[in-house]
Amino acid sequence: MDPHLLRTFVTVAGTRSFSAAAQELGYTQSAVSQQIAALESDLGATLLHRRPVALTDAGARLLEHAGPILLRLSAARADVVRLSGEPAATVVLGATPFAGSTRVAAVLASVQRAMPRVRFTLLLTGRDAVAAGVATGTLDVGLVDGVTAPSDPLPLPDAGQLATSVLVENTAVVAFPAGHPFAGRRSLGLADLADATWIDAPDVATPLPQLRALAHSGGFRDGFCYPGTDTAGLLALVAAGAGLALLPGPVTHPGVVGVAVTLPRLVHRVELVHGSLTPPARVLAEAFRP
Amino acid sequence: MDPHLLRTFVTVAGTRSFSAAAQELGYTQSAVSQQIAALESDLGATLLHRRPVALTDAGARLLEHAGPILLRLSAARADVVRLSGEPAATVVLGATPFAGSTRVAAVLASVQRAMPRVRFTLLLTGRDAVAAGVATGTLDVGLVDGVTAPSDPLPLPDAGQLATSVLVENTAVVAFPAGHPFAGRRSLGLADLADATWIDAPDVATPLPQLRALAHSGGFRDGFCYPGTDTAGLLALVAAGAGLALLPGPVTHPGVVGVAVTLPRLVHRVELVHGSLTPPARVLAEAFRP
DNA sequence: TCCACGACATCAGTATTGCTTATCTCGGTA
DNA sequence: TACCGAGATAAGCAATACTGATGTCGTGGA
Repeated sequence: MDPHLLRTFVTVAGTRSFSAAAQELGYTQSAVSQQIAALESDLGATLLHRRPVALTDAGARLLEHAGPILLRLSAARADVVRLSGEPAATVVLGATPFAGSTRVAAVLASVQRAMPRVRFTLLLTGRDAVAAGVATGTLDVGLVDGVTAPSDPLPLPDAGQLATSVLVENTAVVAFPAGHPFAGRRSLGLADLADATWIDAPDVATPLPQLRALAHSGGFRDGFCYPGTDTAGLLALVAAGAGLALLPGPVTHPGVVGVAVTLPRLVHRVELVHGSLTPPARVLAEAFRP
Repeated sequence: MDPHLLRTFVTVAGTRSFSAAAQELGYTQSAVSQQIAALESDLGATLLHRRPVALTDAGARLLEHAGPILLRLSAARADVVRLSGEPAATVVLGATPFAGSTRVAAVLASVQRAMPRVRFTLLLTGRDAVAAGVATGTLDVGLVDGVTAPSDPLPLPDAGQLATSVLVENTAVVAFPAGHPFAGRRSLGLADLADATWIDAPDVATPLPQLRALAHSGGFRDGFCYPGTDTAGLLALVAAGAGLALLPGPVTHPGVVGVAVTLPRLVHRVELVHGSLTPPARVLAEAFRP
């Protein structure tokens, strides 16, 4: 199971086309066809239905493994390369939107002042992209925020070998439009809201599948998908009544009211995540710790 | 980073010899030398010192990644092959020694009676071997036991995609030789025993590194290494005063007394672990659930 | 119903890769 | 200093994995 074959398999599955995958990867269509055939004969199973291209059960199963494997492979490469490269004069900090708040800016500014020769960059993206970036070395340090049970770590994509430490914990709140029947409450249980409409904003708010897991129940249907990473945009949607969202408190946005979740006990947390640190990246990471 | 190269790298690191690794893998020494050279030039780093062969820092880092990657790779293969293979007429159950207790035998016997055409096998080994076996398809179903905090799952090697479910929880006890000053107590805290001598029996009792993590402290020096998987043998060592061990209660062995651990709160737990199940394996798995 | 077109499969040819055998080089040791 | 063991290097050859051309199948339009 050559990683090359795995990569073209993932691409074909993603584009649902051999030709498109070939173009994307810089191969001929013929090569892609042969690679998939090789994979299938190696595993002794049909991975894709043809015309139209669709995953078989076996293919779907393989796809679940392929992503993490490829991620880890490049994490390994990045990890080794980082060790042997010359000390970088640049540090890239990746953060999820709510994690990249005022304190981040203050810390970055002070560290920048302490090390004027180093070039710092702040990149705001989704949770998974931060974790993957840290694993593959695109990012030196990551800040990820999310909602979980007090004793659990934040769920991150499996890239292995990532050190995490808790930076901030505060209350998790559900964001309601002002005037919503629940908006006046002081606290609430998640299960009461299983029938409500939620905004599916996996990169800013709590992803819906995780929400269901936290509440130990189904429901939580999504009325609106928000793939962006802008917090104000999400809150505007909430204010407009497009749906609810589980967020870090306190919420300060006109027309939006945050109500703390008390059942189950939940916290919003910001975690610092990194692999092996270059010296300037280490300074930055230390600066974040209390 | 071809998995083949990774595999020979792991073998070379393990044997600390190019020639021995070549023999073990069925290559010539020349091939191994070229493979390592290819890996090093690909990553742009020296992975091994030569004469004598030893890991560089970069090599050590790569080695940490290589194991999990190779494991996941074969887990992926096994997972796909299992889906497309014909229904097997054989089920292999792997279990750690304390997990494979009386109830296991009873369940196996009754399932065997229900499906006389199917050939069942019970294999007792270490924790990691059970998890790896289930991931790679050598085992259909695994039973793993161990000690953790009540809210945490048992720590298993990262093979991804393994479903686990809790079967039994009971108290965790420290096994003392009769006459030990602590042997008369009704309960105790782990930290009190950080200075005691422990038996390092990673496949039967709680591994020492995990013990340190549970107690949030150092210490726990090992007086004796017990790599076997026989429970009676371990208890005999405890009775002889070779050291202590953290085990599932209750302990019934002449000369050994078990005292429950109450600080931190710990439980001994047996977990069922499996990948995708063949029909007869599913029946077996269901039979274990309460 | 038939044809044309789009999309994947197959085939032949070739460049590359990755092995083996043979030989060389280096470091430790008597 | 000479030898021996162990890894590096070189040349040759077989297997692999591309490209380009052609074949086959399903679909949509006339």
